[in-house]
Amino acid sequence: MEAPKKSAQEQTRWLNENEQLMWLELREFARGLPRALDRQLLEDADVSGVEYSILAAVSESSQGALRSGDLAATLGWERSRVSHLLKRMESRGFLHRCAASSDGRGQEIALTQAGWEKIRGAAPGHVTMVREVIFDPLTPAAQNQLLETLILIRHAAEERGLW
Amino acid sequence: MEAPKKSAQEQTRWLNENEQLMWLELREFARGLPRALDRQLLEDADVSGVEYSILAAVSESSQGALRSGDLAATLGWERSRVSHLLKRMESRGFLHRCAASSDGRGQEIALTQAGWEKIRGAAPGHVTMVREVIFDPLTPAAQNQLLETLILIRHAAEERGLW
DNA sequence: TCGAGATAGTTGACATATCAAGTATGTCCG
DNA sequence: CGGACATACTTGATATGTCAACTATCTCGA
Repeated sequence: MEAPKKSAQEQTRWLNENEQLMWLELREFARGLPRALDRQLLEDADVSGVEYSILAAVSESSQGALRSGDLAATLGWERSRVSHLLKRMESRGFLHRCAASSDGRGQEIALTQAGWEKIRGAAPGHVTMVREVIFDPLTPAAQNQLLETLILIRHAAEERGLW
Repeated sequence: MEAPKKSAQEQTRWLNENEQLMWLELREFARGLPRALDRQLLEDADVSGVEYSILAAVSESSQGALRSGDLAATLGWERSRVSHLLKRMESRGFLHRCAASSDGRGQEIALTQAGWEKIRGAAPGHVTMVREVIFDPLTPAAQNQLLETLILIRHAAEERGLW
C-alpha cells in the first residue's frame, strides 16, 4: 500500500501549491462548519450540536421513542458516544431512558416535555442557518456537484478502511 | 435576522428530501474526514492529526523554530489550544519550549531529534493518503469547484459572525 | 436445559477543544 | 519615570469523542 521505507521520501507525490491551498481550506472547513453550527445553537437555543442531533432523531422516530442502538445506527455514531451523551442529556432533563419491554438489554429513549420544547424552539433557527449558509449561496448545480464530490472522497477513504 | 417567534415555525424554509440527504452527507464528511486522517496517522506513525499539524508547521518554519503565537496564527487555532497541545507534545519529547530572547513573554518552539524523526517518518504516508483520498478521485475541474464551493460556504458563515 | 457466543449498553481512562480567568511582560503616553 | 493598557501565554473547568474493558441479557444448538 505504500512505497518501501527506503525510498518513501523520494516516491511520495507531494502536494503542489494549489493542492496545499485546497487541502488547507478543506481542513478549515471540516473544523469550522460544525463549530459554527454549534455556536448558533448554543447562542440561540442553549443546546449543543450533538444534543440537537439526538433531540431531532428521537423526535422524528415513529413512536416518539426509540432504542438507544437504533439511535446510534440512525446517526451513524458509536454506541458509547450515544451512551455518554444520553446520560448527560437525561441529567439535563431532556429525555428519559427506561428498560425496553421487548429486550431486557435494551433502553427505550423518549423526550420529556422539556426535550420537546427544546427541539421545537431550536429547529427553526437552526434550519434557517443551514439554509442561509449551505444552500442559499450555492446554485442547484453546485449543490449536486458538492454532494457527488463528498461521496467520492468518502468512498475513497472507505476503501482504505479508515472512514 | 429571524422570523418573529410567533410564526417562526410557519416561516421556516425547511429542507426537502434532497437537501436533507446532502446535509447529512456534509455532516458525515466533516466528522469523518478528520477522523480518517487521524486513524491513518495513529496507525502508521503513532501521532495524532493535530500533533502532525504542529510538527509540520514547526518543521516548515524558516529557522526550524518559531513563536507559539505565530504557530497559532499559522494554523488558525486558538492560543490556548496550541498551549495545551505544546505541553503534551513537550512531555512526549517531540519539541521543547524556551523563553524567546526578543520578548520575555514569548516562547520559542523547536523540534527535538525525536520530533524531526517523527515528522519525517509520518509525512510520506500521510501525504500519500491525502493524495489518494482527496486528489486522485477528483478531476482538476472538480477540485476547483470544490474549493470554490467551500469558500462560498465559509464566507456565508463568516458573514453571520459564527465561523 | 445448559453453555458458548452474540448482542445491548455502560463505564472509565485518556485525548482533545473551548472558554474564562489568571500571570507575566511589553508599550506608550503623560 | 510610572501607571494604564495591550499582548503572550498558561491554566483549570467543562464538554466531548474514542477505545477498551466490562456487565447483563439473549439465542441457538447439542
